[in-house]
Amino acid sequence: MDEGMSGFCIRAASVGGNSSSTGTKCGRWNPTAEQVKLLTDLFRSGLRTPSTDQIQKISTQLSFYGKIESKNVFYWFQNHKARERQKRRKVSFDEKDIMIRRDSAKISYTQNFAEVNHVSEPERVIETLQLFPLNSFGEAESEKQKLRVHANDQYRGNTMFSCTMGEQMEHPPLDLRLSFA
Amino acid sequence: MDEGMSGFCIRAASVGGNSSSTGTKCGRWNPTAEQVKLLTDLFRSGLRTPSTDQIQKISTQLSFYGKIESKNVFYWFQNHKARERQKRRKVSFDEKDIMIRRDSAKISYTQNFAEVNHVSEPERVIETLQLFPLNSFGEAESEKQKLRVHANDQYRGNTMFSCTMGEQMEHPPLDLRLSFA
DNA sequence: AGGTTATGAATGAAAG
DNA sequence: CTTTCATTCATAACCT
Repeated sequence: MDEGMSGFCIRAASVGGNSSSTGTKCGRWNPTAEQVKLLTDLFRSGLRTPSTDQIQKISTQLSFYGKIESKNVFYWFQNHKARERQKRRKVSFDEKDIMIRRDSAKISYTQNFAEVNHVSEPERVIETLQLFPLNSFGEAESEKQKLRVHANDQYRGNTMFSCTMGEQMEHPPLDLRLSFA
Repeated sequence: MDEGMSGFCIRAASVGGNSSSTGTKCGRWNPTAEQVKLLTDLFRSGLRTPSTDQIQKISTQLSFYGKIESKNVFYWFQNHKARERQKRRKVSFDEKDIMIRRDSAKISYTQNFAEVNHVSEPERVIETLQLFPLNSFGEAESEKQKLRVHANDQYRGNTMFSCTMGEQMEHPPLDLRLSFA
């Protein structure tokens, strides 16, 4: 019934007067060239997952160039690292694919040429890339129910949470009654 | 899934057919709006670490709205809890940053101010749980153990990253020295 | 303008 | 519990 909105955003308003660099419209962080350069340099220096303290310091420094929050720094590294990895993975995938097609008899998936990463960065962090197992495919049903949720139920009290969905009562209310000794 | 940081988005999911936006074939759980609402309500009510029994009940209830497994519920609470905390942490950092920024005219963020770490006590939200009939929330116990000081913030390593901007040196170089005991 | 790309943000899943 | 990884969503910036 309320399918109308596919995705809307609420912004923390009062962002007027931003103009960090080129008169951005607020909404989401848009790094300046200087900020990107600094972040990239740090990344190239080997920084991958800065600690909270480091994020804080970086954020503080970058705030000199424009509005920025520590979460932006956090996300930036997260994304940059992930995307580099992703890129590399794709490349190696292609190469392996080709190789497999080449000699489709021996199947020696050695990626001795793994350093063929022309990923626009002579970085120095070794990212071990994995070979994908070719034997376990139809595994969709197995449902590896590990669920180590019962890590610490000890005194798990007799709490009762209940919750209803308000308007649309198309189902019984959710009652979570726990039995107690 | 609300409380965006600077701008958050709410994605509406289909009530009847799930398959929100991109993929019905996705390998990972994609909660519907109703499922999220229920989970959020429970969270808001103070539920943090549901027991196995609770997880089971919640999962069963939520399955009314779409495919779901127990582990999804488990993970949801784990993630939601962790991220609320993480977010709070980052925000407080930013606020601190702003305060410092205001106070100092020239600002030379040496890593000294990192010691200003009595960031109040942002944790622990619920105290309104008491309006529930029973007071021995399994969670209340867990919360108590959280009173311990965040002693494990970052002992990641004593690496030192530094970076300068090259041409325009209008700011102190960025030195990220981690405090070593 | 409308499609495409780059990337900020979010989050499910899992590892540690 | 904390931290990291992967995948996806959303949108500013960029084409054509």
